[in-house]
Amino acid sequence: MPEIAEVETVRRVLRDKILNHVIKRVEVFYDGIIESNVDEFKTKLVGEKFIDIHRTGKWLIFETNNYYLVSHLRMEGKYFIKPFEDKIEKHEHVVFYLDDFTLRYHDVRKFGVMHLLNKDELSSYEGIKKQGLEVIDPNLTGKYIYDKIHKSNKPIKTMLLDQTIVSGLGNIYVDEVLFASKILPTRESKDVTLKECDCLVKESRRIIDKAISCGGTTIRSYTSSLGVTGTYQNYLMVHKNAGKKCKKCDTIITKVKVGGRGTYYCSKCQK
DNA sequence: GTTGACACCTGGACGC
DNA sequence: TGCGTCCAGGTGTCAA
Repeated sequence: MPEIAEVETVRRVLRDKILNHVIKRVEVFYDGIIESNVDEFKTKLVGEKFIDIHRTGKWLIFETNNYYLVSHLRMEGKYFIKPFEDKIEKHEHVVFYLDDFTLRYHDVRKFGVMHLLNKDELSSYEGIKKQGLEVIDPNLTGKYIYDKIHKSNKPIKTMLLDQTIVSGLGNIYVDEVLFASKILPTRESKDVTLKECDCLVKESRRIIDKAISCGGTTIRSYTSSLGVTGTYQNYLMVHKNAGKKCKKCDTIITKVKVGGRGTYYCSKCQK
């Protein structure tokens, strides 16, 4: 699924391709993707030029002359650049016709969302307003995480997936960060020490930096888009490795459900 | 206030 | 081969 590394990769690639291009027409084939009024969404964007693309957490923010178009890829959302003449594929739900090519939003499971905001509405948009500090934010510290979690009985994995605490981590990287930090994903958050929170921050930064430099992770549920295929899956230590030997100690990797999420860990390396 | 269950949605894997 | 069932998971909502 797209996590921060995948979203950042999409942002960088899209930025090179669509900046300074003007929207001539917008077609929406599945209204559920658009949180705003669909007719307004289609008409307001005509004539707008993409002037920048930002990212906060897992949100992509397309900036045009007069609006912000915020887009969350959720589970399987992707963007493709295609020529006008290419036929609309089954799962392409929103198509932006630019001056000399099309930008298409593709989403098999239709979980993704888009919202068109006036320039002064971005900071008050609920999805973005409640985001916690980004996992790669230099202001993120172990103390910040510790203060947020140390009274909770919830498993530490559940807390790290909570975007209002730390934004950007998803199921894959949380498993990897917890492995690198030697913390069991099922441990109650109140039992995680300040020192371990420092370690979580350090390992999160290391893993996300590496994942971004690899272009993200490409697994079954998140395949390539925009001609970019991430390679971080080659570095995964536990995620999707159930039944295989731990690369550090040869113990068989265990899979359980934590907060309804498939969770992978090494029972010897993680305590 | 906290926690867990469920809905959204579709394709792939798996068992029979 | 074909069918039915389960699983995948980010996020919002609702009930306990």
